[in-house]
Amino acid sequence: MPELPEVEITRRGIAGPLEGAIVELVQLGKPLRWPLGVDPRALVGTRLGTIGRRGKYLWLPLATPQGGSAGGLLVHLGMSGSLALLQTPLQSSSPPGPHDHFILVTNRGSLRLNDPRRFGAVVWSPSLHDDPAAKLLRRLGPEPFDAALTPEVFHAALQSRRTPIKAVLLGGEAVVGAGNIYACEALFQAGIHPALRADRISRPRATRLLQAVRSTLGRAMELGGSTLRDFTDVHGASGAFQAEAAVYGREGLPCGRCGTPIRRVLQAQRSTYFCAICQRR
DNA sequence: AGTTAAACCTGGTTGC
DNA sequence: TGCAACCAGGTTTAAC
Repeated sequence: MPELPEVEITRRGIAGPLEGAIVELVQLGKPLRWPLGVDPRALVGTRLGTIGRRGKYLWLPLATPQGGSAGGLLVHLGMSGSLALLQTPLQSSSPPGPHDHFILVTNRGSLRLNDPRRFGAVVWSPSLHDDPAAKLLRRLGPEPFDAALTPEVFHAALQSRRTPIKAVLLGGEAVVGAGNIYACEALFQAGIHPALRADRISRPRATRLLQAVRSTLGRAMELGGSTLRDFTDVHGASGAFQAEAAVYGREGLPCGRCGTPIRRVLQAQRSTYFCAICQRR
């Protein structure tokens, strides 16, 4: 999926068109990871508020016609999900595809979640601070661009973990947002070996890694994210970051910095790509 | 408690 | 060409 850059690009794509839109119909396809948790008919007539993001989750708040809270929808794109925004009238829009599993029809266009693997989810919650949303967001660490996430705070979070730094980045407790692609890329940029225990990372190297996470995620957003197979923005456009990746998906190809072939190893059942020369323990 | 495996799914690619 | 094996952006849950 979609890691943080792809989710943020999706948020930006739907925010303008859909904020203030009124829900006219909710259609469900095959089951996603978790049930919606509300009768879809109960959402008809509600109005979308300011669309937010927390980690790799989107939050679509809903208001009653009277302006009171109607809860909201917590959306996750899983491994293969993407949202499409169709601003054509419902009658003339293309019929839902076999992988369109959640469709939100509004007076300003339709939002479709296309997710072949169905690891994604759309869950109604009374608020972000109540279950089920609170439970799902509980373990998330700081946002990568939060000013409160200082190098000191980040280093302290690494100090309490003995697992490989790659796994810590994927875990999202020290900082959210980096998935398999961007964790590999950030570690390369910081010159850190992915198998290095997190608690063995010095303060200067932690500072460098935090900077690398931020610049990698930022650059990915500039390029429209990464499109390996499924991901596109809400208009169907592919991302371009994957062409700029230094290590991800480049097993056997020469490192752009030293020429040594990039290696692929498995860590916690996930492929890790790295340069054994440029990335040190 | 802290880490690691299994599970959830479909589909594209690779290799015999 | 057919078919099996393997691989894929994530995260929860169960099991050592």
